[in-house]
Amino acid sequence: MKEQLRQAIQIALQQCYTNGTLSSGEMPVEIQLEIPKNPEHGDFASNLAMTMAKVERKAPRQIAEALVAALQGNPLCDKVEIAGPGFINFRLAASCWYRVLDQVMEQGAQYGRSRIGAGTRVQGEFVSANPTGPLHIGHGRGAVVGDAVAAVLQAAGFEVQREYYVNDAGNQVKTLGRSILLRLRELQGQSIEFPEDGYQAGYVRELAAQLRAEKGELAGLDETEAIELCARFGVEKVLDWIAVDLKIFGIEFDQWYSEKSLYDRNLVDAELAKLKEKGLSFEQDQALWLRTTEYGDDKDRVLIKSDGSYTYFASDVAYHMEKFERGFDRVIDVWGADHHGYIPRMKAMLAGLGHPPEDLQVLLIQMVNLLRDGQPVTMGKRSGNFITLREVVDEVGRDACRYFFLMRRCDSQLDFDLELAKQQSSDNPVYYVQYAHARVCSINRNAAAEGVAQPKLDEVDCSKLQLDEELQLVKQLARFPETIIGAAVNHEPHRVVFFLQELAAQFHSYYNRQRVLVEDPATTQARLYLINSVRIVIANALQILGVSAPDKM
RNA sequence: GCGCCAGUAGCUCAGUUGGAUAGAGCAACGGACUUCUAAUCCGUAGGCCGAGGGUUCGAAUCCUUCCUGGCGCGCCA
Repeated sequence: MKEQLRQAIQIALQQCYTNGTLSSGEMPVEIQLEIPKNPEHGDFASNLAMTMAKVERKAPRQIAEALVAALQGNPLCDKVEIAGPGFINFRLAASCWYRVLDQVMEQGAQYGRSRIGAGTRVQGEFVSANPTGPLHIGHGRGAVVGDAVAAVLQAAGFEVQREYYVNDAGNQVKTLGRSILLRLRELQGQSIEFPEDGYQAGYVRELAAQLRAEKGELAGLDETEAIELCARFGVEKVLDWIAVDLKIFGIEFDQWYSEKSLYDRNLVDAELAKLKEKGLSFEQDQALWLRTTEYGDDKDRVLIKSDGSYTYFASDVAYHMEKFERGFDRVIDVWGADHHGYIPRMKAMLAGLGHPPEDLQVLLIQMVNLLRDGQPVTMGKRSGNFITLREVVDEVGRDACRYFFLMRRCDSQLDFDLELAKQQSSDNPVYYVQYAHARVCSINRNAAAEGVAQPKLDEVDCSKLQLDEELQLVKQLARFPETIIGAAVNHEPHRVVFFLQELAAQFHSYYNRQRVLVEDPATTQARLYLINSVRIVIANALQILGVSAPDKM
């Protein structure tokens, strides 16, 4: 709808230039159209006349008058007015608005999708938690946001790949192996001293027991071999847990990318060689450094330590170089906000290689403070006492949990009180939206029971929808496609949540005031047409968020 | 000390990328179920947009200086 109006304005501009009422001949880069807060200002408002004032060297109102004159008689517009310092307010004809319903019905599950991202390949990397323990609640937030950003991008036509980067090569993995081996020895009756920096949590004992059952007592292996075996076993099992937990949470990846495989294929050395070739790295104090200060970082960063081992940064560099070599136009990383200090060095690396730094966009997810009855729950894999994502999902429910994470912008912190989330479960916002969907389905069932047929596209008389609240609902439905686009390009899935909240509120209000199944068949048909459009849009939006749309509650 | 994020109603947060009179949800108070599901609706009340300065036709939004909270600043991951 917005786009149609934009085109009409463009034509009007052209007209003004040819008939001489406007002189500069310059087409504005962008015609801004906004939905005014005050409904008296029409359906759309544009500041075009004001932004053109400088180039045209005319008063805004004068420009506005010329444009309005050119728009006279356009069937799209019911009323075009000049207001304030030079705003142009457009009121669109109701008949135009009601065509939105036809679009929703025709496009069905496709309504809201667009092609603006067509041809752009995007990679989204998220979660990427170390495979040394189960996912906790903070991972959950990153997982849902990453998944929803990917979904919203796909809805806007981008080609998106979801990837989980498995850190299966570093020290943490070795520590896991050592921890499992110690617990195994413990099971075998040996007395052990468990180190401070080992993984203390109960699942390590579980892993040790499983290992014993599957692999035996590891007799005849020396320490290094045993740790290696334990580590590999542990990583494999933990990754299985993670994959299952994520699946239960509604998240699946296109690819699990192993850090170890970078080394196995010699990719790290190969990519580091390229950096050296370009003169971006240098040796100092027996270590290899990347000259990130050249591109805005405040320190140079070590790639290979003086003892010859690689830093995580080394494989991260290789990994990201390799991402672009795979042909992605844009890479999105979802990180915990505590890693924000890594952004400058990653961007510096890209800049050094001649990539615009904007090709890598890092989405920082602020911390989740997990509370129980207002008391903070201590987190940390090593300390042992932590609540897993799985426990939270089992306790709160998948839909509520996902919705909760998506309700706020990801760069503000989030208090997640388990007791509160459970208590609120009956008036949790997610149910509010789902209930709207279920209500439409319920009306459909009643209609069917009374033998009322569902409306057909060409047979509906939308002029039966005379109420203002009906028009408002249609306008909200019309905003769905642009909401998706905004959420996609800004990586802000919470916009979809707020859109849904608003739509559901309008629907519930309408439902309480008006009856859908009424005496007059034509009105009934028109209203069924309207509410089923609402149902479709709610379902489409929830689908993008990974939340179910129940027919019955 | 330096950097990143946040600061909007009692609480939790939106605010269409600089637009017209700052909005929702909880919580509070008052109403609505012989009517398609009351997991709902209607109404009332609630504000120095952290503070000061600047940019312009116009600022919650941009620049700047402070204040407060969180997180970072390793040849850790």
